Amino acid sequence: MEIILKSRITEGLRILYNSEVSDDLVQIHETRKEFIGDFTLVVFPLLRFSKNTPEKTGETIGRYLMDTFPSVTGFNVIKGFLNLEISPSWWISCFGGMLAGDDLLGKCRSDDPETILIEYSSPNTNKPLHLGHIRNNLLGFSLYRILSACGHRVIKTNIVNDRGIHICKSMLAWQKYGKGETPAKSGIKGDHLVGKYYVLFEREYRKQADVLIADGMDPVEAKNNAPLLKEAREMLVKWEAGDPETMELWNMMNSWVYEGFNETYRKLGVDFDKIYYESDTYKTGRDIIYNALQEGLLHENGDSSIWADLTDEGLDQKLLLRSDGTAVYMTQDIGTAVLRHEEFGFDRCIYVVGNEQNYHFQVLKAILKKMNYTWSEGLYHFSYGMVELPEGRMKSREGVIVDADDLIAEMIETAREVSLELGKLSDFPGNEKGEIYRKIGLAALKYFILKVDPKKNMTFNPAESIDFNGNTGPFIQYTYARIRSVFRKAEEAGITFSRNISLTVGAGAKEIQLIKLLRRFAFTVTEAAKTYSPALIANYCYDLAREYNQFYHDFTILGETDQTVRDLRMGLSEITGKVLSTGMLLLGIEMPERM
RNA sequence: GGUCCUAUAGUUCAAUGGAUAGAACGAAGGUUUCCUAAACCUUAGAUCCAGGUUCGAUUCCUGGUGGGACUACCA
Repeated sequence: MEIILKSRITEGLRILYNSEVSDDLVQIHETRKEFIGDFTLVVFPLLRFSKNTPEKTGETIGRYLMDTFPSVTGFNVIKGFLNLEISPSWWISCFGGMLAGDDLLGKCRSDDPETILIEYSSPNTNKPLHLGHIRNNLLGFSLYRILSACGHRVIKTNIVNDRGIHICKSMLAWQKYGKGETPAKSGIKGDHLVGKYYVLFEREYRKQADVLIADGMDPVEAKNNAPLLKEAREMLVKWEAGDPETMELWNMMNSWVYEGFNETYRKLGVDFDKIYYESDTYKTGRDIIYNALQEGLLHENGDSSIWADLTDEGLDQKLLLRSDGTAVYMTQDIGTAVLRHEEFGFDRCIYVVGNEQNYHFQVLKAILKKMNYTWSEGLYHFSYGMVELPEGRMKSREGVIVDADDLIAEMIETAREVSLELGKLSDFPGNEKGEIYRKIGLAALKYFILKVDPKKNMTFNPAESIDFNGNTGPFIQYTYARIRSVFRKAEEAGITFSRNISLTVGAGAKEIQLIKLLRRFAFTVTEAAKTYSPALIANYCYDLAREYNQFYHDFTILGETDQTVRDLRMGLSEITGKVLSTGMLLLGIEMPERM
């Protein structure tokens, strides 16, 4: 409609003022609620063509549209805004399309589908996942759903950071203090068990350093000379050399961790098409760097370390291989990127990684460009904000952390408590109830995180549990459950409805309002894909649920005696339910039939 | 020092450069013989500061101030 109006207006301006007006000056948007009308034309930009006051210009254009365009049934001009009223029958017929089974996301399909690789999660194998990872996983997975909905081929990947000194720390601590403890024996989830030894290492290591400092050693030196750290370094050397015993330990403990991670991923409802391991890709990175060095794209320092000079890009020198030939983080990321491009030939590669690594990705892109990989243009760092506690950042080394598994369990438990308190689902068998609590608890968590603009830091206060009322996931689920309930009741009563809504049905303002909002869904999804923002969809779903709840409260649906009106209201309920569940699915949130 | 991000009710979040800045939580009050009250309705409450561009700025630009991150031969 906006497009038609726009072309009509452009045409009108040609006739009325003999002026060719460029497209972007004809600004049309939906009329704000507090004014009468459906669409609004901003007339200010057109004054230079009309050479008249905003009021007169609006009047003239409004009159022209009334006379030439039957769908426009009225207009008013307020302070330079021309509000156009569109005939209800246009809205009804627009809604009729949705009811007839038009693909809700049809308008989102890209004309130019791309292959998009998306990396998210990226855990270290020395400790369990925490709230920061939850935000990462949810954003990554939701972007996957959104971009897929827009017709792209999207590949979900994970890169596991399974090598480095931090892994050796937990291995060493387990070797020293573990007494053969395993997940099976202790009943502790694998990733938590390994995490326990990581924390233990840090504690013992700090004790040793403190002793050295007490003996009069310089603090920096003491931290470097603590026996435990030396042992960990030796272990890393053994690992790099492929020492069988070390490798065996490494494999065993990693397998525990992966089992633990998989459980968390499953609970969270995310998955991957392809998992890369840093222990594989760093070697590729090293080879690539040696090649690039030979081609003269990189340079060697006096101590035989290898560097990229990025001063042309306004960046610094960046180390790529240490003087002893071992790899750094960047080395591995270069390898991974090249491997991925060889394997998938992506158009875009989206890295879902926190904003603390903005510089890293700027450098990564610059280095790949310097190495003449033209596809590096398609790399995009989806930089999201940190999740902070009221006291500040989470610190895993100090145990100031919100554990992912604990939080998920807590949310489900809270869902159960709230439900019991409200006396819901009392006639349900236990296992079905459990499934609903799970959906609700996860929805609360996921929505809480996804409704926030990704690039902003957000605060999580463990003391105040996540809400279940107001602008929340359960609120939207509740709206959906209500709709389902209406249809169950309709079935019981033998009420069916016709999807051929009469164009002359007596639709009220609230019904039209809902139609307008429903119509905006596809636009919102497109916008969310363009701006990489699941938050837009979350907030849209909330608006729609609120609008529907008002409607539901003020009007009867099944009790309506005028059948054409009842058809319309049932139709609105059906589409609202579909849009809500489709929208929430794009966020990775499931909807319960009852709650 | 340099680079990047950010600043909106008491709190947590919204607002393609458009009209009277929206919600939620919290506070105060109200709605249930009727399709699920996890709902609905009232009331009180906010754009960090100073300039600039514009018919119009929460939004764009410049400069301050506050918060965060990065600037490792850690990952």
